[in-house]
Amino acid sequence: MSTQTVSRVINEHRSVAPATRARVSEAVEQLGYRPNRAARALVTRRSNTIGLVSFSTRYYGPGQMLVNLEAALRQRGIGLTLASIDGSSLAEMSRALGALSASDLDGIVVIAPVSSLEARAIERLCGDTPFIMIDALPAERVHSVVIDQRHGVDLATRHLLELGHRAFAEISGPLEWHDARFRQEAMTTVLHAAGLEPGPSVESDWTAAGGFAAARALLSCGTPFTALAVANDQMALGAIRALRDGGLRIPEDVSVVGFDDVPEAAFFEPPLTTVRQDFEALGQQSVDYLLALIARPDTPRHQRVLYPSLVVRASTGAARPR
Amino acid sequence: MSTQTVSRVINEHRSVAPATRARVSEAVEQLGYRPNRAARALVTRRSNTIGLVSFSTRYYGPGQMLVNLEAALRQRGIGLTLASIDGSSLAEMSRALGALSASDLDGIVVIAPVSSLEARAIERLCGDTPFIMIDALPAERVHSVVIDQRHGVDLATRHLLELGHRAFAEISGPLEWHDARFRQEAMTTVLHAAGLEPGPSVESDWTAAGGFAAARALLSCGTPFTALAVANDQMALGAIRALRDGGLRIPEDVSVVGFDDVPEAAFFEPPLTTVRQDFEALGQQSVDYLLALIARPDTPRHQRVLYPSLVVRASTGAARPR
DNA sequence: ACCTGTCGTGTTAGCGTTCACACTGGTGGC
DNA sequence: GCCACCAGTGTGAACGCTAACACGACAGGT
Repeated sequence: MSTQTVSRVINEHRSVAPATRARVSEAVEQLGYRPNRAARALVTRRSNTIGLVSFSTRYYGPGQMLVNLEAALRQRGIGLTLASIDGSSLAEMSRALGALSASDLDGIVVIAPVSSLEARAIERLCGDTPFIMIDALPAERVHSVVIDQRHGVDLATRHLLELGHRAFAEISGPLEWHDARFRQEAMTTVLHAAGLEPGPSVESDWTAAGGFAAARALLSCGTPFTALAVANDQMALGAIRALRDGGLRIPEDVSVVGFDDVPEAAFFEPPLTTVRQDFEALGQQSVDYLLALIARPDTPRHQRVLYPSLVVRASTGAARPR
Repeated sequence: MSTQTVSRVINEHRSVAPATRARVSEAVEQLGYRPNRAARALVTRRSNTIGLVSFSTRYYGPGQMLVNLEAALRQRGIGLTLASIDGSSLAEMSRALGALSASDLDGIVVIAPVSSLEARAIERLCGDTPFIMIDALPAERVHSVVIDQRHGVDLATRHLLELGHRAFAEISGPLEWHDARFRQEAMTTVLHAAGLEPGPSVESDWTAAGGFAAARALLSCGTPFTALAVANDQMALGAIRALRDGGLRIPEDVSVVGFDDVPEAAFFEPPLTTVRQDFEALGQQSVDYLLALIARPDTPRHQRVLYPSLVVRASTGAARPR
């Protein structure tokens, strides 16, 4: 019984006599034998593992991307090694990709919500390891899977317009994130199309505390508004708190719409109207794409786009007639 | 210039002439040479990577553990490969550990908040790879790092007692999780010590929706209460919503205390009094412990215990005199 | 009876790295 | 002037596995 026979049994090669297969399996079982992955990777040049460079997993969106990507990979028996990065600097990205690309991965996924990370540079860092980006700029011509932020903002803004709102305000995420920038730009576009000016906008930091501060800033700047679009649900929570502290009722005085649909959004006070992103589908699509790319590295670059949907709850209502 | 010399330069071995070192470094730079990790792991039997078996990363606690563990590892230049599991079954755990233990990791961290996962079985599955458990049962005699749930509940319950509350109710997490069970048992203990009976208790599922349903169940069961302890912040959010829908004011009619201190808790309506767990410290301590264990595998088994603290906000107040 | 094909198994080599050792030339002590 | 020592470098082997080929046995077609 040579090692080769054992190898064949383990890899489910066809030409092995059933009797031999059984004997080997039993021995494997009994000895608790585990194939050495490093040795296998060394010779096959395949590790059955992909790498993920992730950013700000503390936030809801990136965190969900991580979790759902892992789930999708697990379904297919593929391992995941993680390298998260701290700031948005290219140096950090370079460090993370360095750590990953040294470890013979079959592919790499980069979660890149920040515009300072140029796709071109990342591509170079990945060498010839197949890689895709999640949440990249649509303009970047790389393999990527994204959720169409504009469409989400379209839905939300139209919803507010239909309710009769004409005076808008906005709390955006850090504009260094293109998610944040898109949400902002998209709203401006829709409002212009409706013949309206976008109202005051304050940049914040995705957190409830940030949203609270931003809403206070909006109140104190004096420009009145009846509709407030907030770039994520946590900030919306903080904003609602600040508006109410300022004596405003939601939605009677101000309608608020969030973004993400965190599981708690339905239980906010009032329940939050928000834009739902399907992170599970994002994870699935990303793995699909990456595996296809690994199988055929010459796949032409394209972008898979997913569309968010609007969830209407109680934080938005008809604009008061003036 | 043999491969051995290159190897020495890369591993910063001492006996290499400065001139040679420079030449090699330059060549490495210019050729974009990357050492093959599999080959290195094969011969050194060290991968500089640890494995994490994680559970329910969708929830706040486990998710934070993952993120903070990764951060602590990153500081030390250690890689992380992830294998999360779906249910709480030992079969799933076995699959995950199988996937990990095949990949020559230096150590394994198991996040194990569920009692059906016996430490003994897990230990067997890890073979001789050093491993620690996070959030294990204190009774289990394994290498582990935990947060003392009882202490947190102690703080919260005492706080409510000091405010004059005598009629308690509770919404627990799934009792299969020992976190949930501890929080429940600890409260009972404290209340008994104060000469009180624990009031009605409803088991829920960690989500805001679950907390909402549980609070409705509490209201409809008819037993009055003025203090409600909820086993995490999300459920507390749902519960508050249900209590208010039932015409109760927080904290005038019912004081509510949560657990976790999610970043949003300060912006709930009303801001939530809750028990803060320091997940960052947990991550650091876990890595510390695991590295110590890898360095000296004969370290006697023990448990590192971290203590939570109470954050008092506006959801708790003095009990109304009857 | 021969060739041809297929199945089941063993043999050999090599993946890219490091370890243990061998070698060289110089430096210092006596 | 000899030996011991050390820094700096090279040489072979080995880590555990799989790809490629080789081999024997036995089947079916001619």
